[in-house]
Amino acid sequence: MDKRERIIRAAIEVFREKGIERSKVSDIVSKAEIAQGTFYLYFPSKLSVMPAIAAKMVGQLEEKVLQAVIPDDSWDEQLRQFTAAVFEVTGEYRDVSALVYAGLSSTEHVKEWEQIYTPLYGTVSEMIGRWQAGGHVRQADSLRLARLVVGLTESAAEQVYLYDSYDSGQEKAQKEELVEFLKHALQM
Amino acid sequence: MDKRERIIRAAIEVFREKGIERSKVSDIVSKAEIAQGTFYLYFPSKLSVMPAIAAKMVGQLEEKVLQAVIPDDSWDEQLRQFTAAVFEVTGEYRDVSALVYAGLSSTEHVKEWEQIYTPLYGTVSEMIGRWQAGGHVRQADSLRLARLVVGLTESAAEQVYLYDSYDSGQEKAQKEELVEFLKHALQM
Amino acid sequence: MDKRERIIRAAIEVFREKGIERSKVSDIVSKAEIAQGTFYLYFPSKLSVMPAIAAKMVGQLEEKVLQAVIPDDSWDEQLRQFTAAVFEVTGEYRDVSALVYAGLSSTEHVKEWEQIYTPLYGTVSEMIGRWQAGGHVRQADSLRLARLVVGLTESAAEQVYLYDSYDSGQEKAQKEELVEFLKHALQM
Amino acid sequence: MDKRERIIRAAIEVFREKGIERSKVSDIVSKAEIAQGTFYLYFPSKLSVMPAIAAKMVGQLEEKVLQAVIPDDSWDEQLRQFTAAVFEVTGEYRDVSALVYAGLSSTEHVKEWEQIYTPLYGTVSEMIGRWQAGGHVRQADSLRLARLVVGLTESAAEQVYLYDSYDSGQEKAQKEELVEFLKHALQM
DNA sequence: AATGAATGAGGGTTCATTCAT
DNA sequence: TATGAATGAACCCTCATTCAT
Repeated sequence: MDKRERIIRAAIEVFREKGIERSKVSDIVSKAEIAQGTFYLYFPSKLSVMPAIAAKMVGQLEEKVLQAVIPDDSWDEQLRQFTAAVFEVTGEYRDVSALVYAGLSSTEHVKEWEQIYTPLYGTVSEMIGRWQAGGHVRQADSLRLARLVVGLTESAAEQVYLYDSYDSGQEKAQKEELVEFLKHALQM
Repeated sequence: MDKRERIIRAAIEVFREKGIERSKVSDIVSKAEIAQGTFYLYFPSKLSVMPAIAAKMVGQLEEKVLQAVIPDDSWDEQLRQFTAAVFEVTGEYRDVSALVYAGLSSTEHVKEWEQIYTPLYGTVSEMIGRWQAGGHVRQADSLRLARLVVGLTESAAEQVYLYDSYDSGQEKAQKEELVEFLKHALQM
Repeated sequence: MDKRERIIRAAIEVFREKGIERSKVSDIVSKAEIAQGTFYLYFPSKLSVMPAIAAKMVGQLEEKVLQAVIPDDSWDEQLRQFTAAVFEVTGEYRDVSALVYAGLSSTEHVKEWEQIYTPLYGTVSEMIGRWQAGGHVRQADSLRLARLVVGLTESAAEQVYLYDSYDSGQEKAQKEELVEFLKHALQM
Repeated sequence: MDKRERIIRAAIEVFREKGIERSKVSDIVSKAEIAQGTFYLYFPSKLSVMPAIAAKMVGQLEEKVLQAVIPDDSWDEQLRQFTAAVFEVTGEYRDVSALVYAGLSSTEHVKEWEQIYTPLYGTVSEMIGRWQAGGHVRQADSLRLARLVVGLTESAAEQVYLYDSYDSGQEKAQKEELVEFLKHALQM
């Protein structure tokens, strides 16, 4: 496999295991099975892997959403599919995302964050556009709605995965509540 | 003033100025005007200030919400007051919150996060309960709604403050959109 | 009990448990059940307890020797009594003595070492003098002999207690060998 | 030269100059002309140089003894050669040895001590074996005798070098006394 | 491109000592 | 005499980065 990719995957694993401050480049390279110096052929510094990780995360989220949401299904079914997809990917990356964000913010890469999210917002915005065209969703700037929907759903997912006290029953209920919340928030 | 409090305040300022990784304990203590060693009489390590900061942030958020929301006003006015309060505090702490969250997650303090947020959720939950009692908000578990409302609002606020490209017009529009979104999401 | 004495005893215990570098004044005071500052009412610095410990050790050794050696017994019996006494006290302090010596040497207190040992050498020297008078021990400077005898015996004792591989059979054999060695070394 | 060796030599010099507690790793590396971090590529901690120093010391002692003692000379001449060798090396390392020993004992390396001394005991034991074969030394376990002889001689040497009050006349007398002591102790 | 030994600045933490009570 | 909170200098060790091979 391509070494750059190996580094990113290893970095994700290591950040997940140890958090950012405790993660060493040496951990990453040994997990990636490359030499210490090789890291610097692909990334100029430790923190510069962050944007790459973030992009990977959001990219995967977008991909998942595109796969999961079936345009021919009913719009509230699509809502369900969408939230399920976000929950799944957020669950997978739950512990890394804050680290990555913090990593970005501590290195003046913050502005890249918006740029990284832009395609996802676009995708969701289009989805909402279709629902509006179908007469299910009220007229409003679909990009603004997309941002609110994504933020809300991610936040709900994080809450579920953050707190130990959740059980799968809770998770299901929380998801249902979210779908209901979204349906009301969006519908005409 | 109580030394512990001095440390927390200084830490917030320093983290805000430099980010976590670049903040030295020596910066914190000099801003707090105490000796290097004194820090360790109150906190066992640099990162262990994090939960204290988080608690302070959320505490302030709750306080602001309680001040801002006037129960006798109309419910959508209250919604507006609520979002404005969250935007204000989030704006104030925008750059620290992700750091703090990341700091918490990297130090096995994650579980404290829920505990820190619990009182705020309680407050918002009661607020929603009043709205339900007034017949404005649909019947649903008010604690669940509170979590969604808080998550959504914080996320919206972060988005506004995160992206450089916002101007005050944008900010106003985004807030309006959020209130509208919330109104639909909650009403009967 | 007198606080100075409490400090010395606590210091011995702590040095024994942790070695000098890892022993903190705070360990000593908490073991002595006095306050941090009280230590400095009795000793000007951490290392200045060293000479006191050394004096205590050697004093105990001398006392033990005086108790154990019965002048009316046969001279080789006395030799046996003497070595047994040294083995006993050395065993008790085995791990501290080197520490104490090193502690002394790192603080320009080395010269006190000789002074601390002087009374013991005197005692042993007198003992040897009696044996010489009794015609059992060859004529030679009894102080020189005393030094050699004490050094040899302590060294033998340390070897026995230092090495894990010793068993009580070995210990007995080693003692016997030592007595034999001494008998030959001293006798006419 | 090999870096590990450079570190050991530098450490000896520094410990000698300052004692263990006052010796900084930074002193050692600057004397060794390597970088601070390089130290830790060869030794896991400051104290872990101790066993290496001890081994070097004892190794040199053994080498010196082998050089000095000429098997064809008379056995009491050999005794004299042996003690002279021990005095010389002990004199050279006089101020380090206690430090090293204390350093060893404070770091759970004590067991290495026996192992470090083993080859020297072997060498001396063989030497004594030859004397026994030549009919000069009484029959007794030669390894036990070796330990006693080494311990006695080192102790005598330390006493000579420890006490400021010695002059070269004293030293000579002390050595003579020791040889006499040993001759009696060993002979048939 | 790949290596990994070497670098050295940097900072978290410790702990002997002080001093106001 | 006794206390123990406060001090701050000191230092070990880490680890991102470099560079000769």
